[in-house]
Amino acid sequence: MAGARESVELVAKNRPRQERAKRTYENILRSAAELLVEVGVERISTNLIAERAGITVPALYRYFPNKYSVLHALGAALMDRQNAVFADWFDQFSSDAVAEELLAGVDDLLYRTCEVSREQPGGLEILQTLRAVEPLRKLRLDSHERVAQQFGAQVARLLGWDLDDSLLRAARMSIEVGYAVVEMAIEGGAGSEADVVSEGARMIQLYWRGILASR
Amino acid sequence: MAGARESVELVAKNRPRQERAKRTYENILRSAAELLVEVGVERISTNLIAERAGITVPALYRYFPNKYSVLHALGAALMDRQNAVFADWFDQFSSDAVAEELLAGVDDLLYRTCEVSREQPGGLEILQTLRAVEPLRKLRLDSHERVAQQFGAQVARLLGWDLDDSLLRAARMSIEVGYAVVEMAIEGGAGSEADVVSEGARMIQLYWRGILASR
DNA sequence: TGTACATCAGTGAACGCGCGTTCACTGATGTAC
DNA sequence: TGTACATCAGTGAACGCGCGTTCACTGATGTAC
Repeated sequence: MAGARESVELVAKNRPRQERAKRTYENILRSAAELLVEVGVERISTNLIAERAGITVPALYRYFPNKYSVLHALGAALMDRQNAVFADWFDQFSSDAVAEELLAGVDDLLYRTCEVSREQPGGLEILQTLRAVEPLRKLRLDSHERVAQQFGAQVARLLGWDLDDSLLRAARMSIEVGYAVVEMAIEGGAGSEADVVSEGARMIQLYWRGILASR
Repeated sequence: MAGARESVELVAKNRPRQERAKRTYENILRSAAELLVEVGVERISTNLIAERAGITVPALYRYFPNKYSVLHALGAALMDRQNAVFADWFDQFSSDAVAEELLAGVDDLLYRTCEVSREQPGGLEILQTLRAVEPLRKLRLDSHERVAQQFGAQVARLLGWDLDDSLLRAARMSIEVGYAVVEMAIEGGAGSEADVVSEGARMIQLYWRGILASR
């Protein structure tokens, strides 16, 4: 029952204005990401983050009202970067592209998304924190929802389809499975990154071929 | 870097022997599951669990060396229940079943797995905790690995295929995506449970039809 | 170009609280006789 | 069937520590003149 928690303030407080402050702000985020890897969500604390960032705790509180807000900022930045990869990828197709061209590019899309998530220190840990920590769930779900709707609309326009419920469901499922495959690939438990990405891409391709065949 | 953490003892200590003790033990697990929902991984503590279970903290320490061990027991029980659903599902097919029969049952499999995970209080939170908390990751990955290998072997036997790398990869991907779809369905952010399950099942079916076509 | 000063950034010290963990202990259970 | 007693189960009290958060403050920055 999510409602049993009191709601948590997630937005940052003061924005950093001076140069020094911007460095401090970035320092806080970088330290938090490192600590997410080293000690985990269950042990990360404002005290640890401030110490790692080389500032005192009240300095952290100047920018963030609590530790969830730090994690939220970290998650939002990663979601933005992932979504930018998706937008760039889609934009490469010309307006007369056919479905098979897009399908051939799925592998590339998943790979690039892996890359951008791996480049962010603690990328995997951030993604899993967004799943596991209640006040942050909304961030990931809303982000995926937005990308899925945009994706559905783009497919409809490109291929001249109706933007109906079944297309929206397919778009949402593809986005969600795509990002799940990316996490799986980075986590590494199910085989090498390249293997997981190519097998995941194949699954998504076959899914859309099935949809194409039934139209 | 996971290696930066000291390793954590996860196995239970004393097994409960008397009747009263068994009740206490189950009480601890139930309380932990409830608290995982109410306060989350980042705030759950042995103090809270003991209080909720109506015992003092040292009584908890009689059975579990630390809070990770409680979460581990919770996770192991859920993995076992999920895997039992899978085994039961597969066993229903006679030894002369054809691929299409299995594919037609995927929807049912995912739905039953959802059910068993939803029945467990805090089921979703347990699954996401297994992803996000480093010392527990191995439990989930090993469990999925075992199911995938068993699944690959069963498919090979049933359909008379070679149990080669490509079959093993396909089996692993199916298991991993299957469980990811189940989490997605229970989480509810991507549509109704029935929608997500049926769309996820369709994806897995189309994936295997693709594999069948290429053999 | 120099500097006064308003605003921004960060500090030091303190608070009460809940955390994990351990100890020597009392009380409950169940079984051997 | 009754009970002595070994073993199992749970308690009460205590510990030092790190947690989140706030306060009144000093110091740094940058710009208006």
